[in-house]
Amino acid sequence: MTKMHKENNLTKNQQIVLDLIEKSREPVKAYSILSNVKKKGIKAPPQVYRALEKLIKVGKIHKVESKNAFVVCKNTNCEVSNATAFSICQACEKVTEIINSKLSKYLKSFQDNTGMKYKKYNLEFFGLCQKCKSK
Amino acid sequence: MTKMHKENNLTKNQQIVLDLIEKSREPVKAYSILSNVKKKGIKAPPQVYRALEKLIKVGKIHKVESKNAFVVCKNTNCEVSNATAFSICQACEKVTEIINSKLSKYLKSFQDNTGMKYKKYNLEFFGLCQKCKSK
DNA sequence: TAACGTTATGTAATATTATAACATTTTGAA
DNA sequence: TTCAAAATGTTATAATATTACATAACGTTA
Repeated sequence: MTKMHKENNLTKNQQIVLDLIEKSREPVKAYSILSNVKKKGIKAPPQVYRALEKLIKVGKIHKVESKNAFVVCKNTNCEVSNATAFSICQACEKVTEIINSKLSKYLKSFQDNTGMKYKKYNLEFFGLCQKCKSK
Repeated sequence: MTKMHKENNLTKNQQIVLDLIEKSREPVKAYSILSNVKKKGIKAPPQVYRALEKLIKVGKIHKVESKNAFVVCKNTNCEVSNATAFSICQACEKVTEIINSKLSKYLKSFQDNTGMKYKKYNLEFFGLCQKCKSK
């Protein structure tokens, strides 16, 4: 009965988890996802974590590492999430994905002195958002 | 009997935890620290986490977010750790702090279109190190 | 130095995040 | 239509981190 669904290649559980993250205006934590999809039949952590893993792999969502939370990818047509940057307010905790081609070009082509070639990066900026700054 | 110790301003527990992280050639996890400092009298997680928190605050160590692990700061005279960059090998998991003034200048002065002013960033690059690349 | 607020400590309990292990089902392609 | 790969369901447990509260040490400064 497991069927591929709406957005190509996603299975039932993956779609349920993605729908929930998409609805949220803030990063969502795994156990918050779990408790919110219980009614949809997802009952245990591994089901959530597996869906998250797949969604990350196909670039539909990102993990905000400093918060152990998940957000949808805001890059149009993001297929592989190998270059992520976030802006995080230290006061209200608002998280926004930074879409900036100069920044991504700079980082994608970054070479350190070890000659290591990077396939992926994750950048998190912290500061005060406009709202919180003016308080 | 709590005494300030060796490196200025560090207390006994903080110094014990720092010593352990410094001895390690790889990022160390909190519970690994805990089990290795039991003989020194540190018995419970909060003692470790408090020391870590303080050491991060004063810039002696950094947390590698994607690994939930801690490393000493390699920046000479790092006093405040508000700008960190790491190179992480996806195969052998080796983590190296990137010290690159061009990169840090670029990121410190980065402005996105929201006008948000950043106080801090953390960047993690992933790829294959020289050793693993040539395997 | 006595008194006081701040910082650090010790300790037990618990909360939160994530994975292991294994049986079963679904899927898509040969 | 069978077969391997992927996804699922389920139980249990591992790993990471914090709360809460009592006590002790520290460093002012009155």
